[in-house]
Amino acid sequence: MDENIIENTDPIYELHCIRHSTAHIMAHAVEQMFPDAKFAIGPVIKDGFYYDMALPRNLNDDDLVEIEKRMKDIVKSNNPFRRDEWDKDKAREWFGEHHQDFKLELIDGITDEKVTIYTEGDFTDLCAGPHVRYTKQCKNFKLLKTSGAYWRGDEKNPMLQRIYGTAWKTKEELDLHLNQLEEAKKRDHRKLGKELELFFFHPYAPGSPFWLPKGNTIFQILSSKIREYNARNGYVEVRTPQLFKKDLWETSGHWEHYKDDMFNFESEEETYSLKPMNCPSHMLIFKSQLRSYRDLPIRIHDQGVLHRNEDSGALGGLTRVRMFSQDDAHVFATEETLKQEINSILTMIKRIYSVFDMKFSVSLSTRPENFMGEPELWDMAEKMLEEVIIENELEYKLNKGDGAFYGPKIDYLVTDAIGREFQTATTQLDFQLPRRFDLTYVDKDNSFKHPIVIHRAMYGSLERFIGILIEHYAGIFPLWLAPVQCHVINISDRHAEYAHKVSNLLAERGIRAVVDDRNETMNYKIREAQLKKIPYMLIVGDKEMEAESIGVRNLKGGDLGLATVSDFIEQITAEAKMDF
RNA sequence: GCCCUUGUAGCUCAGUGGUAGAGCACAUCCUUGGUAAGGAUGAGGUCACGGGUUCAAGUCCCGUCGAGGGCUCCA
Repeated sequence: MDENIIENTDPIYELHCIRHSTAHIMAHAVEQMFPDAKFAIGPVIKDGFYYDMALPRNLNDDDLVEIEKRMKDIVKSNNPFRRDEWDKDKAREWFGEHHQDFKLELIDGITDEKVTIYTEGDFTDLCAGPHVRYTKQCKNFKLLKTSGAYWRGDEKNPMLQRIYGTAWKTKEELDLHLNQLEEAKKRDHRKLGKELELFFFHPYAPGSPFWLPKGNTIFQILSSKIREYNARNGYVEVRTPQLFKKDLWETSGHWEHYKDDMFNFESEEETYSLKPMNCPSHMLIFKSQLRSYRDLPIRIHDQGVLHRNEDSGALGGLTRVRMFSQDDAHVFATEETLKQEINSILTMIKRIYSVFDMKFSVSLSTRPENFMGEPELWDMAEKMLEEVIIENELEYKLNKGDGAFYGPKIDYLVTDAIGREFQTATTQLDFQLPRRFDLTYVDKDNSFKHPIVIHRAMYGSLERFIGILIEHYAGIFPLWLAPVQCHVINISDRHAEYAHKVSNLLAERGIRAVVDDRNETMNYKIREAQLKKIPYMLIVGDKEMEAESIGVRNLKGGDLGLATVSDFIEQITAEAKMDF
């Protein structure tokens, strides 16, 4: 029996086995509770595992407790995992008898003659393996949550129930992981957004953030920094309409692909839509003049407000909203300048993410099923993007079939505190829209040619980017981005006037300072400034008033001692300087 | 949109069918302070909304809306 078990002591492999085996143990426990359970798939994922299954009723949190209890009993009984190879016919017969419909489908999808079967105690499952030797090796686990999941990920299929769990080799690793999850919750941008008074949502406008003064300050700083950076790199900025007739979206192809995801309404017997993106506007801008090859590349930047009618269930904090702005731009290039432009965009993206000290990963998405245009063009575009990535020595993941309907794209993904990946920047090639809009420029030989369009964004959605930044910095923003840079704290009433004088001097030099002259103790005001993550606290009392100075306290560094106001202004101005 | 969870004061939360609570925040007064919470008093709630069950509903049931976790989607 035991000789069928594969031995391997590679730690990554071992952890994989532990997680996968724990998924089996979980299914085993579920089967004890629901003998009619039909099991689908139970793979290993980052930090753990899940198992999808059809059950006679929906699970609740109490069920998870019960399942966990039963799992512990199974672990304790220390059953061995036995590996068998069955002929497919035997497997079909067995799983058929046990009414495991999903397993039967899976067996049909397996090309080998034989299938592998793992048995632990009285629970038998179709499984490629491998597994641990005994259930006791799976004692460090925790079930985390239940959710719905479509069979084979297709929303037309019935919805199954999924249980997620985490599993580790040692109790220490498990506790560390659970602790990290707790820590990550503390830096959740929704929690910090409320605590730091950055933004909020109201039920009257689901998915659309209200930017409070402090959050708006961050928004405006990011917006102006990217605006300046774009300008230095040859971009011009425009403002474009919010509402368009349906005809525009039909021309662009968005109506066909996305009409259900747009906000549409009737007015004077015409259908209008709130713009879900800027590109069609920019096509019209290009078309508004006769263009020469000498004008290209033309780089148009636009931070307009966009609306997308996202599914209610998809909304979440700032990372998935219905109203947002992008640092959007479209570059109209010739074939000769195209590669240079993509390269320059990549350089800009690298610069920006280095400023935020954020790592990004790159994915290349290729032709989807519902693509428009000629396959040859797609091939050429995909090759060019790949070349640029390789020339920039970036690792990338190939996402076959994940491109936009008009062209292939490079997406840039950053990882948040909990390890969830979010798309931010993007570079998308487009040979289609210029044709659909019949955009042309006059080339050297006096012929009309279609430009090639690059859609690109660096932050992506400002909303999402700020959400990610909040978590990245745990609310402690770098000085240049901190919505309030200084709290001027007077010790008693007689120092209030001087506190305002200091604050005014700072404000004159563009430093974002606020006087906290409430009738509270200095300690109280310091505590509150610390909790609000204000970078500098400037204490003013008798001592400071006499010397025309301030007592400087740093959020992270504590009491820094006395400084003259002018010295401090000089120092903080230098410290708060940032340009991409 | 689908599955699950959830909605009590501005915030964080307690309240398991029988007269709505705490801490913080807020207001007034006292206090005038030296690097993370000074004190007293007070105001503040149609328990998200709409139905239903019950002698009686914040509490149980149904629906709507919002939020959270997933699934699907993400131009």
